[in-house]
Amino acid sequence: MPRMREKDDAATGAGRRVTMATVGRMAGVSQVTVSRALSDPSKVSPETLRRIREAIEVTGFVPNAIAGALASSRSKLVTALVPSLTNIVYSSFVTTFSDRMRARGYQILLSETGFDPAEEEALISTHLSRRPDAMLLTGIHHSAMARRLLLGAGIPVVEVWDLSDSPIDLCVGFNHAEAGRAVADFAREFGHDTAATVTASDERAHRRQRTFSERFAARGGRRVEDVDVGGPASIGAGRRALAALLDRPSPSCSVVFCSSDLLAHGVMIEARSRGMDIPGDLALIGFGDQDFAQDLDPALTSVRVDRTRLGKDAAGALLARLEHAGAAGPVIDLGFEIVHRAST
Amino acid sequence: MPRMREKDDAATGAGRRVTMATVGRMAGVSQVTVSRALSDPSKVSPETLRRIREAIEVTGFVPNAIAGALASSRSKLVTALVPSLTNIVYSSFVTTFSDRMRARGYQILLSETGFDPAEEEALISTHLSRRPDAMLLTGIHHSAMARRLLLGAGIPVVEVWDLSDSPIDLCVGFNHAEAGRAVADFAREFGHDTAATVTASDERAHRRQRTFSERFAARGGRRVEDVDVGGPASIGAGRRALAALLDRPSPSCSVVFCSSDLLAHGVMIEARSRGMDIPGDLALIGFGDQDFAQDLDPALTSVRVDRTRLGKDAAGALLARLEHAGAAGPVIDLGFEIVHRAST
DNA sequence: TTGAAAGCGCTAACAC
DNA sequence: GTGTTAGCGCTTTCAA
Repeated sequence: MPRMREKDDAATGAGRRVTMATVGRMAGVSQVTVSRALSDPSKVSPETLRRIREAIEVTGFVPNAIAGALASSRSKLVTALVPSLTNIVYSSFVTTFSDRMRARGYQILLSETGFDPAEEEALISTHLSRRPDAMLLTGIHHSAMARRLLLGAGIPVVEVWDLSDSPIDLCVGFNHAEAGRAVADFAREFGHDTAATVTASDERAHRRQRTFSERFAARGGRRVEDVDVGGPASIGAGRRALAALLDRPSPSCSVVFCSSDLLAHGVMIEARSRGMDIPGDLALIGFGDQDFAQDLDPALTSVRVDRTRLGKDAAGALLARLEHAGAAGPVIDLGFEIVHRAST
Repeated sequence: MPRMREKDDAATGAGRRVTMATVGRMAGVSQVTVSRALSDPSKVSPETLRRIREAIEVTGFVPNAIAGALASSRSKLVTALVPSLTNIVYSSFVTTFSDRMRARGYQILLSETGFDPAEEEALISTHLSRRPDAMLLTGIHHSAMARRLLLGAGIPVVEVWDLSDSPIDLCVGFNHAEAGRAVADFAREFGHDTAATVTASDERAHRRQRTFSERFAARGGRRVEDVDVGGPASIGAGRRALAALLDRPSPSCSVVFCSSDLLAHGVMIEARSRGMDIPGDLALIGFGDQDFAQDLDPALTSVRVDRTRLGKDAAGALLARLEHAGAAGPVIDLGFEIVHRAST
């Protein structure tokens, strides 16, 4: 028995749903021919093509990618999981990544994990239910179940923002532990004896902070004070962090290493509002080298990571897998660079 | 003749794809029962449910939402088009919107239009091919083709960030023209005679700038200088804008209205680096009331728009349409509020 | 160059 | 409570 259409077409304003069959009927060809005209016009005679295109124009036909994906088991969908969209550090590379993928016909299904592995696991599962052709994850720490799901899906996966010895599949990022150490060396070279760190709630940021502190001590630094802002980075959090530092019993630090430029910016504002000179009274190092770092006064010393390349390489690695099956090595180290400016 | 599987299962590491039929076979029930167990467990006996769940666990089965969507013509997908993700003003409300929709089982397919109507039209078409259950657009200006496509799709649509007399369907935002006027009145009340505007490339920002300038003059202001930064808002752009203003032949303005807090922040940095006092030498008004506005020194006067409510209301309006068919009025005016702080 | 037939993996309707 | 049947709108394969 035929199934009933629930939709009251007149009421919704949508005519009967237009399918390839409808278009074909109008153009005097079968549904398959319409499919061909869309996927490979060279397989269809010019005249037929013309009539089909006309019918598409008239009807406003939009192909049903859902049906296409089901039939072909290629969804042209790539899903991405990032910790936070409001953090420009992540959103900027998502933009690059998306642009690259979109240029090749892929759409991006994006979700935020909020830095929560459990949330990530749940999202991986829902995302996989859309049968994406590939997937991007931020970071290299995922629950066992998450790994299992990903492996079972049998699709290319790229993990970004970090480096791993045992990537799920592909990996594009840099070594956070190394970055922390490099900043410690940098600070020691400038003769700083006492340091402070200001760190947001982000596992990778904490890893940088730890290696910074260890190395700073190992290289003869006298002491390091750590402040955990206990939340996302922001200017306000940076201000409060410096205030907390200066209010400690025996405050003393000549350089502050912040886990992001935003925090460093807050520290800078607080310092100047207290009449401190930067870098005279306090040297400042950020992380991420966001565009505003060079526009601050004084310009902010920071650690540059090429986020644009990160997005491009992640897309490139995935596309290589998607298109030429084989493809390049699984792990790309982007490196980092300390950009020395007036704040140190 | 049965179709061949191209995939070499052993090589990809993915076993034969698990379907509801596979799970059913393992649990000793038919495929439909598995479907029921997932969509409405109360329709299945406890014992059967247990066996099905076990089979799902063992196989790592992830339901195919694509097939589900095709069969039910409900995709549980909502697509959203925003001008830019790296602009926190947009990304922050996307976050709220997504969270709300996700709580009800909808996933969000997100794309950036880059403020380009042609790009938007192309994206609307590809997005519609995924057969979303609803769609969110930023702004109220769309190409004729875009409107036609949207209307033809017969799905709920919400336009945000602006108000319209003739919304496609739903609309949540505020009156930009009014906001510009309100700021002009505010500036005049403080006795400012000469003003400047600094505006990023955003149609809505320009609309605010125009009404500001008109009203400022209408209320007896002597003169307004306009700077168009010709690109996205940034601290650097703000600095350069003030520099350009001050370098003009007869520079004179006692208050600057910026199209975003970010620009205002840049203006503030440039002013202070030139030794100017804020608000003594120059009063400053931003737009958007981003979280850092209150953390600047001096704290920044700005125009607050409740972006969280914007996201919530957009989701709420859509969900109402999606779930109870009828639902509330089509246009929600969120209003705005000038937050007076130390920079004026 | 075109068409017919057979699915893709699920949901909806109906029967038992 | 469970199974059967018939699609959803495409792509793939094969035949003409």
